[in-house]
Amino acid sequence: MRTASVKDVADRAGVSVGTVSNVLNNPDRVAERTRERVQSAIADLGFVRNDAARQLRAGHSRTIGLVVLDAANPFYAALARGAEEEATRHNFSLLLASSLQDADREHRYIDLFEEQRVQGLLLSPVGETAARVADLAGHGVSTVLVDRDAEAETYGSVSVDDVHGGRIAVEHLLETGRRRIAFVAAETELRQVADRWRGARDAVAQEPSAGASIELVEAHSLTTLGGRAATLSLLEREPADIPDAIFCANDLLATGALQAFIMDGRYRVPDDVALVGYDDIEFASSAIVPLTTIRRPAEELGRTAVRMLLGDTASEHTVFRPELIARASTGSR
Amino acid sequence: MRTASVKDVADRAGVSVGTVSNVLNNPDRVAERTRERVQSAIADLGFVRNDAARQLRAGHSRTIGLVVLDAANPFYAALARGAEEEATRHNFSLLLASSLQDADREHRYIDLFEEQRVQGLLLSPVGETAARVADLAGHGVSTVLVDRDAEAETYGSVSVDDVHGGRIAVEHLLETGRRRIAFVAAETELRQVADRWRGARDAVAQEPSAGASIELVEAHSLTTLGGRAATLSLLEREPADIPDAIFCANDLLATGALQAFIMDGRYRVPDDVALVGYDDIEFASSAIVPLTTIRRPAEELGRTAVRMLLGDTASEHTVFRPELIARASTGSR
DNA sequence: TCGTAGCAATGAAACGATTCAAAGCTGAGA
DNA sequence: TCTCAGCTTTGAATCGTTTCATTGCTACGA
Repeated sequence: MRTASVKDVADRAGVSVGTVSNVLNNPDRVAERTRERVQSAIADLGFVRNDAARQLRAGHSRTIGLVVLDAANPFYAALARGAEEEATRHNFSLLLASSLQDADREHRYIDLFEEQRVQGLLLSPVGETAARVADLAGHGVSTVLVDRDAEAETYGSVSVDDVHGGRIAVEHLLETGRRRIAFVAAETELRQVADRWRGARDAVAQEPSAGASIELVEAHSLTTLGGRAATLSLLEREPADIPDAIFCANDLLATGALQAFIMDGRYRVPDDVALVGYDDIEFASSAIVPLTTIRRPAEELGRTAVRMLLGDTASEHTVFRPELIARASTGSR
Repeated sequence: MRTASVKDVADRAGVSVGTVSNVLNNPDRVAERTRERVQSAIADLGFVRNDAARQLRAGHSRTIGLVVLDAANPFYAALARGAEEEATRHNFSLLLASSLQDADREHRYIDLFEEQRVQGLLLSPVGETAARVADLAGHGVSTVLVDRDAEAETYGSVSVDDVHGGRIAVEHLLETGRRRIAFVAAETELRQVADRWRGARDAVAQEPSAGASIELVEAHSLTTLGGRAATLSLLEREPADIPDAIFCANDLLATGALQAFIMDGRYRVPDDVALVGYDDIEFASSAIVPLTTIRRPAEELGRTAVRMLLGDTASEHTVFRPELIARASTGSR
C-alpha cells in the first residue's frame, strides 16, 4: 500500500487537486463545507504532505544548514540551540553537521546542503573558505560565517570581539588591585586566543600608574589538565615571583588552575591569587570557587546568524561584545 | 540566472538527459569520451543535483531523523555523534532536533520528519508515544527508541541496563572493602535513576557477609550544586554515621560531592570515603581526584540505533551493558 | 553481403505538490 | 429574463531527476 497523495485525497473528497492544495495552503479561499470534506478525507487516508514535491515546485527548501567545528563542544551546542530556536520561529528547520576540524568533511557537508537547496548556510569554517563561499553565493546560497569575522561583501559574519574580552578581563583584575598577571593559554596561533592575549596586553599598557605587568604562560592544551599542569609549574617559583592574578584563555584552563591551587594548598583563591576564565561554560558558576569569567553570548550568536540569513542583512558583519561575569574567584562578592 | 539542471547539462554536452543521469549514477554504462564531455559540461555550468527532484522520484530520502531530549546534554551529544557517524558511513544524513522534554515540540518534529519522508526515525521519547509510533509504522516509517527499552514489536529500541550499572558500581565498592554506602540521587521517579537504585540495593542484598548497608540521600537536582549540598548536609552527622562510600546517580552529583569533601576538609577521597559516579562524562577523568564511574556507551548507542534502522533489525531490542571505569576516587589508583 | 550480438544513447513517462488562468455558480439589480 | 460581480472550483502545466523500453550503431562471423 502506497502512501496517499493529494490526488487520492481529492478523489475521496470529490474535489480537484487544486482545492486540496488550497485547503492546505490557503484555507480561507475554500468554502467551509468543502474544507471540512477535504479535511476528513485527509484524516481518513492519513495523508502526509510530500515535502520533496513541494520543494521541487518551490525551487528551494525551508531548511538552513549549520556546519560547526564540533557539535559536542558546549559553546557550539549553545550556538546551535539558539540558531535552531530562531529557525523554528520562522518555520524553518535546521540541519546540523560537525566538521570535526576536517576540511574534507566540511566540504562534503557543504555539497550535501547545496544539493538540498538549503535557504542559507551557517558556517564556522575550518580553514580558508573564501573561494568556496563565493561559489555558493554565485549559486544563490547566502552564507553567514559564525565565530569568525570577515571583510568580504559576498557573505556576512557574526563574531565575538575577543580583543575586547581580553581587555575587560584584565581591566577587572587591575581594578581589584592586582598587579602581576599571568595569561595562561595554549594554541596561541588561533585567532581567538591571539586576540584575547592582545586585549590583555592593551589593558596592562593603558594602566595609568604603569605598575602592572603581564606574562604569557603556555599550557600544553586548552583543557583542564593543561591548566592544572601549567599552574603547578608556575607554583614552583619563589613566592615573590608568583603572580597575584591569572587570566586563562578559557574556563577549562581556569578550572585546572583552580585545582592546582587546591592541590598545592599554599595560596588561596581569591585572597592570594585572583582567577578569571573565558566563555562562561555551565561549570564556571558551580566550581568550588565560582569562577569570574567572560561570557560569549553563544545562543545569541546563533539566533543573530539565522536572523541575518532570513532577513536581508546576510552580508553584514555583526560583532558581539563579550561581557564580564564577576564571581568569587576575583573576590567580587 | 537560474541554477543549471540536467537538461542544461545535456544540451551543452550534446547528449540526452538520460545520459547525464547515467553519468551521475551509473558511470560505467557510459562510454568514456561521452562521460568526459558530460563531466566538463557539469563543471562549466556549476551544476548541482537537485535533491528534492531526486527524492520525489525515489519516493524516499536518504535522511534519518533523530529527536533527543536535549542535544546540549553531553550524553545525547555523544549519542548524536555516533548516530551521525554511522549514518554518514551509509551515505545517509542525520537531521537532529531537541524536544526539550516538551511533548508538543516532539510531535511537531515527528510530523516534520514524516513530511520529509525520512528513511527512519530515532526517538528518545518524552512521554507515552506508543500510539504515535504505531501510526508511523503504519505509514512505513520505521522507528527505534533510544535510551528507553520497549517490548512492542512494531518498533525497536536501544537502551542501557541501568540496574546492572547500579549493581556493578556497588559491587566495586564492596569489593574494595566499603560497607556503609550512600546513594545520592534526585528525580528518583525517572526510570534511569530508579533502575540504578534498584541495582545498588540488589548488590548490597547479595553481599555474602551481610555486613553492608545502603541508604538513599536525596539531592534537590541532578547537578553539581545538588550533589554538593546533599553531601554537605551528610557531613553534619556524627563521624561514626558518615558513610565510607558514596554512589552518585550521575557524574555531576559526584563532582559536587567531591567539592563538598574538599570544602569540608575533614575526610579525604578515597582514603576515608570512596566515590563513584555514573555516565563517564568528559570531566570525570580530569577532576581533582579522577572519578571512578559507570560508562554508558553513548556513541555506541547512536551507532547501533542507526544500524538497526538501516539493517533489517529495526524491531529488535538491544540492551547495552554499562561498564565500570575504575579511577582514583575509589582508591583504584 | 547479411544477420546479429552487444554496447550506447535516447526520450517519454512518472513522482506529487503548487500555481493560475479560466470556467462555473449564485444571487442581486435592472 | 438578462447581466454582471464576486466567490469557488477546476485542471493542465510545471519543477528536475530517474527509469526503462526502444532505437541506433559497430563489428564480427557466416
